[in-house]
Amino acid sequence: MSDEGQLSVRKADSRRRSATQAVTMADVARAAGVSTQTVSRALRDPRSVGPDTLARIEEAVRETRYVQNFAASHLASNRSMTVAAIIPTISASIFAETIQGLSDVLLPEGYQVFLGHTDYVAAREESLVRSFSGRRPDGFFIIGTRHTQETTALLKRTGVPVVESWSWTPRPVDLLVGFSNHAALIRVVDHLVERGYRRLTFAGVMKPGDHRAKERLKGFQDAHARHFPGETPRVVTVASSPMVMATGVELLALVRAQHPETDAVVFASDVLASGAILACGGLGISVPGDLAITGFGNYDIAGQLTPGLTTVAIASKRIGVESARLLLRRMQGATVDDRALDVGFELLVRGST
Amino acid sequence: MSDEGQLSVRKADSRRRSATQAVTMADVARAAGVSTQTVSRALRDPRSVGPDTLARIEEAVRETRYVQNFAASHLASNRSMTVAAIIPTISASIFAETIQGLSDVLLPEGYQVFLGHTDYVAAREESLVRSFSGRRPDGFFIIGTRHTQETTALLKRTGVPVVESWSWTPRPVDLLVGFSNHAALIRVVDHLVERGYRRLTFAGVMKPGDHRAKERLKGFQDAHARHFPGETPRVVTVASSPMVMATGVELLALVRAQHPETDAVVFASDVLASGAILACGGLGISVPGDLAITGFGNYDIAGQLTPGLTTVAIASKRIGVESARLLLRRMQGATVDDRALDVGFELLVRGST
DNA sequence: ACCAACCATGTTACCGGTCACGTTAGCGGT
DNA sequence: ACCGCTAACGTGACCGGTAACATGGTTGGT
Repeated sequence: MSDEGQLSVRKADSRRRSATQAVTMADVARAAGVSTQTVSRALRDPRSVGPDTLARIEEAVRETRYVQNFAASHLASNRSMTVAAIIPTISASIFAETIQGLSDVLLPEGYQVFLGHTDYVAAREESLVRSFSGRRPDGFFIIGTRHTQETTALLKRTGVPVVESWSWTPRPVDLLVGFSNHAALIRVVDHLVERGYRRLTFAGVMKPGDHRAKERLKGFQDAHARHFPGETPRVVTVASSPMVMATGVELLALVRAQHPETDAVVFASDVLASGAILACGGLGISVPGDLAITGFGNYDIAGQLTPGLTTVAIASKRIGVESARLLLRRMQGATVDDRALDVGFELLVRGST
Repeated sequence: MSDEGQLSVRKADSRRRSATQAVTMADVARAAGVSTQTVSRALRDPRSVGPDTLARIEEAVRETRYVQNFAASHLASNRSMTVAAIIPTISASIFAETIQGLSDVLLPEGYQVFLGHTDYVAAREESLVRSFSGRRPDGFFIIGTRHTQETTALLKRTGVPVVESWSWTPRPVDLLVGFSNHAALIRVVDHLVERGYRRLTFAGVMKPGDHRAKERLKGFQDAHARHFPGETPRVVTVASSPMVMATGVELLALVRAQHPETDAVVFASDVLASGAILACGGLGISVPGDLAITGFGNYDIAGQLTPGLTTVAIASKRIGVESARLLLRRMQGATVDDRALDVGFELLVRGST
C-alpha cells in the first residue's frame, strides 16, 4: 500500500537490459496487493478470482496502463495465440476475402494472424513455413494442397492443426476446406456442350506453381475427352503474364489466331474473361452470338458486364470462416470428426453463353 | 550419427509442461559440443564464431531439425521481429497491394507481418492497436491518419516507429507515407472544368470512418467553390452500401434522379465509376458525350473499359514498400531525416472525359 | 464437532532463449 | 619474459509470464 506511486521507479538496475520502461505484471500485482499469479488468473479467466480482488486488479491495470506481454505468456504456456496464413498472393481479391473471413473469426477469439505470400513459388512456401514455424503458431492455414515433400514434413512436425484450402485432395496433411477445381471445369464444359457449343478452347495463365489452374485445365481436358473423343482439346496459355484483364485480351487474340474455329472460350479466371468480353465489344465480336465466354470465380464485375459473364461462384469468404472454425476447435483441444469440408461451387449461367 | 532417432526420447520429466517434444538450443549445443551461447551467436551472426565450430553447429541444427523459438528470443532480447499492419479492409485490392509491398520488403529481413482490419470502425482500430501491442511489435503500419485520441496515445506509448499512410496530415503520429486525397480531387475537378464540363456531381460511398473518402469529397467541394462561386456543389452519397460495382449503378441512378442536369459525375472510386460506365451502355447514355465520368484509384479495369476511365493513379504498392523501408531503418536503430513522404498521384486522362 | 471438498490465493520452478561479463589461448611488441 | 590486446567461447542472471503444487479459510454433510 505504502509503496503506491513507486511504479515508475523500478530499481534502476544498471544491468537492466530492456530499453523499455515496460510495466509488468509484477507492477500490477504490487498495485493491487496480490501475487502475480492472481493477476495472471484474473486476466485469463476473471471468474477464477474473487469479485473484489478482480475489481482491484482491473483498477490496477488501468492505473498502470499495463499491456500484457504475449511473448512471455507464449513461452510459459506454450501457446502463441497466433495462426499462420500462407497464400499465393494477397493482391488477388478472391484470396483476400478468404483471409478476411479467417481473421473475422479468429481475432475475436484472441488469435492473431500472420500473413505470408508465396507468389506461387513452392520454394517460397517452404521457406515461409520454415520461418513461420519459429513463431510456434497454434495453427496453419494454407491455400493449396500441393507442397514440396519437405513442406509437408515440416507441417506435420509442428504438431499443430493445419488447414489446406481452395483445392481438393484425398490425402490432406491434416484438415481440408475446399472444392474440386477439376469438377467445376467439367461442369462448365457440360454446360457449354448442352448449349450447343462444339469447338471449345481453354485459355489461362499457367504459372508453374499454380496447381489450382492446372486442375482446372485438367478438368477441361477430361470433360472435352468425354464429349469429343478423339479430338485434341484446344488449349492456349501464357506462363508469366500477370493476372490482369489485359492478359485476357492477349489470350483472346491468341485463341483467334491459333484456333479461329473456336465458338466458346473457357477462361481460367473471371479477370481474364472480363478483359476478353470488354475487348469483344471493340472487335465487333458478338457474345455469345459469335463466341461464348466463361470465367471462374464470380468476381464483382461478372454480373455487371453486358452480357453477364457465365462463371463458377466460389464461397471464398466462407472458406476462411470454416477454416477458422475448424482450427479453433482443434486449438481448443476438441477433436474434429469431419476433417475435410467440401464447400462446393455453383455454376452461374449468365448472358455470355 | 549413431544417436540418430533419439531426438524424441528427451528425458520424460513428469513435470515437463510443454506438450511439444520441441528440440531446443541446448539439444543443438550438446550435439555440436558447444554452449548454447555459442549456438545463439552462430545463428544470429555466423561470422562471430570460428569456421569449424560454425560447421559443426550447422550440422547439428540439420541433424536435430532445430527450429528457433522466437518467443524466447523475443523475451530475452526485447525484439519481436514483427510489424503490425492495420488496414480498413483486406478485400479492397488496392490496400492488398500495399500490404504486398510491405511484406515483400519486410519478410526477407526476417520481420513478420501481423494483419488486422478495422472495417472502417474507429473503435475497432483502437482495440486492434491495444491487442497488437501485447505482441510488442517492432513497428506499426496503419492506413489512415485519423484515429481516436486513445489510439494515438497507445501508439505513442509503444515507443516503436509508426507509419501512417494513404492520406496526409501536417501532424503525423510519427512517420507518414501518403498523398493528399484532397489535392487529387481538386485536380480532377480542374480537369473537368478545363474540358468544358460545368454541372459536376460527386458520388460515393461515405462510411462514417472512411476519412479518405471524406477528404476526397472536401477536395471536390473546395474546387467546386473556386470554379463556381455561389453554387451549391452537388453531392450524392450512400452510407452503408458495399464498395462494389452495383453500388456505382445505384449511385448513377440517384444522380440522374436528383441532379438530372449533371454533365459529369466524379466518383470516389474506380469500382463505382466502372459500374456506372458499364450501366451507361445499357441505359443508352453516351460517355463522355452525354455524361463524363471519373474514378479514383486506377484499378485494373479502368484501362479496359470503353471508353477508358479517367482516374487518379495511386502508387499503392509503393506506399507499402516505402513504409517498410522507413520502418526498417528505424527498427535497425538509424534515425530518419524525412519523416513524411508524399508519393503523390497522377491524373490519367482517358476517354470517359 | 469432525472431516472432506472446495474456493481463493500464494510459492516455486521453469519456459527457451540472450545479455553482460568472465575466461582462456594465441599473438606481437619491447 | 612480461604485458596488453583480440578472438573465441563459456557462465550466470535474467526477460515476464504460467503450470503445478501448496496453503489457509469456508462450507456442508453426517
